[in-house]
Amino acid sequence: MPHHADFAPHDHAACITTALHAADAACAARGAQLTPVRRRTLEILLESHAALGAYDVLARLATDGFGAKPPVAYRALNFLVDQGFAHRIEGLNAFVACAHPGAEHTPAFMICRTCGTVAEADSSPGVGLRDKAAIAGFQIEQTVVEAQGLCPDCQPEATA
Amino acid sequence: MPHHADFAPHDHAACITTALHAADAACAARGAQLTPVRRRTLEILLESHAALGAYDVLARLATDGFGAKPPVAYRALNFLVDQGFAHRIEGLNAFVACAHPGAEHTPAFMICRTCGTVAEADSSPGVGLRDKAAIAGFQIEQTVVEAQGLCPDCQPEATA
DNA sequence: ATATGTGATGTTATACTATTACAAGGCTTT
DNA sequence: AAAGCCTTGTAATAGTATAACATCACATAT
Repeated sequence: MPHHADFAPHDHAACITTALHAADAACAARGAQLTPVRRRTLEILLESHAALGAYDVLARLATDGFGAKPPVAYRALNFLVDQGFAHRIEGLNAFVACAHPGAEHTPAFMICRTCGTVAEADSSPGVGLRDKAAIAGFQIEQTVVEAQGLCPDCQPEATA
Repeated sequence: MPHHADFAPHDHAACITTALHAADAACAARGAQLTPVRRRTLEILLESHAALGAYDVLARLATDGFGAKPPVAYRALNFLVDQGFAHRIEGLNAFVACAHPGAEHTPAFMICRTCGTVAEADSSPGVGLRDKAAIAGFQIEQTVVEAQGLCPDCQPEATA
């Protein structure tokens, strides 16, 4: 059984189709176009709970008959990020499918340094930071929160 | 008057010499070597409150007579990060001098998207994330917290 | 039905970021 | 003097990302 965004086993096929339908619906509602490249790119991300680099995605797209040059992947990925169907993981220069599509959220990520699995948590913005920003007069527009560490599966192996 | 890590004016020359002395002391205490390239690299970072890319740093080092190939800059920068004298800003692929050298801390950054100035705040780890990690059994080793937005100086200009 | 505008796709070329591998020098320890 | 360690330097290459331009499909207006 594959593993879930919260490091728990789950029905992965169902989780993929659910996410794709959510994306279809959201695009229809917004007048955005979930074209074949874009839809396939989202599928590719959904098939893995690890973050994928743009060039990994590109290789798979090329196999499927889509364009094989970097902008093809970057454009599709940026579209998905803009629409909230995927997130960019800064610490890895990579992308993951969003685990809570549709919902307005400020995600936080837990990234396993061994297996590369990425889990998404809704993050209430750090208390310290919000206060400091207010004091400094800094206007926050977006925050990136990424934790690196060991997922439950990899902790035993790491101690060995 | 230049601006401070907290977006307030300050005596920048003093702030540089203080940081350099702190680094000297810390290295002496640990048996680490703050060699000329490394020291100059720290100075370069300290001269700017904006994050600098490795190649920006490299260009200045080359001007000063040091090596001009990428590893020269990356090695010095990684040394400074390892020693806690600088931080890497993931969202910019860039580096800033640490504003609280010596102190053990988990930094959070406020990054102005207009002027590039980076301010460092001590971040108590996000409440949401710490809880989620505990529930998921994820063992956090390191966290990255970076807020993008507008600093006080740039807010008026942005509305114009 | 034709012309025009818009958005998506694809390619070329290039820019930017980062690392591996190897050579050489300084310093300390034996 | 020899061996070991750390630091610097260079060469070569790998990995990530974007700008600029051509084309096509589709919708709308004339």
